[in-house]
Parts: sequence; C-alpha cells; structure tokens
Amino acid sequence: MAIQIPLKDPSVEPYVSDGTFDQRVWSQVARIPHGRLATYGQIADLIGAYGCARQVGWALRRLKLPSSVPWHRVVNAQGRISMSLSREGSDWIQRDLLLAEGIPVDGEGRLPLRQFLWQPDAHAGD
DNA sequence: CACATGACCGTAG
DNA sequence: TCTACGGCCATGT
Repeated sequence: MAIQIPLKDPSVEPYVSDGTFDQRVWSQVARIPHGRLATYGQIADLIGAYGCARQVGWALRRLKLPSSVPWHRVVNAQGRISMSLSREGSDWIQRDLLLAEGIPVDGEGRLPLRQFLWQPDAHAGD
C-alpha cells in the first residue's frame, strides 16, 4: 500500500538536524496538488525523516497563518483531521479549506484518504 | 538530567 | 469502528 510508513532503517540516514527541517517539510507540503492529501508520515518519509511524523506536525504548527503553504492538505494516516484544543481552531479551519477544495469531510474530521491521497512521482523530486 | 506533552503511527483486542 | 498500548522524537518545564 501507498501509506506505508517505514520504520527507522539503520541503513538509511534518518534526518539531518541542521536547522532546515521546517524548510524541508514546507517545501514538500508545497508540492501537494490542489485537491489532494498527504499524511504526516508520508511527508516525513519524503524528506528522509523516517519515524518523525510528529516532528512534521510540529513544523506545520510553527507556520504563521495565513500561509501560502497548503498545510491543510496534511492529515493523519487514519484518514482524519487531527483535532486538538491546542490548535486554537486551526483544525476546523483545515476542515473548511478541504471542503472548499472539494474533499468531503464529515463532522468528526473523517475523510476518504485513499481516494484523494497524493502519490508523488518518483522522478519528480530528484 | 528527569519528566511530561504533542497537528503521529501501527498493532492488538 | 472504537479504545488501549508501545514506540517514536523534538520541546518545554
């Protein structure tokens, strides 16, 4: 399946904490097409930060809203918007933005992830 | 340094 | 489909 989150593989360099983590996350998120979705683990995977899905969440949290980065297209692997009081309502804003892009989201934040999951081209990212 | 907390993930029951 | 648990790792106290 497409949503496989590889566990930390010692044969691969995890990720470099050179201070560019946020930048890497944002640039990958910026690649998600309009009307498509990606998961936190998927983004972590794409930037070589295996097992750092939580850090992707932190990186998105650091965005100053409104932002040109389509942060709302990132949801959890369970196919739900990660609802949290600490988000100060940005979770509900996320729901509105997704609805505006044509993605059906129910009252509990559930959405058809399989159907809208973004599958990046292998050769596109270099 | 110890400990608690997250926009997480997968498995088990 | 739901809850519970363990593992994960950067941050904050």
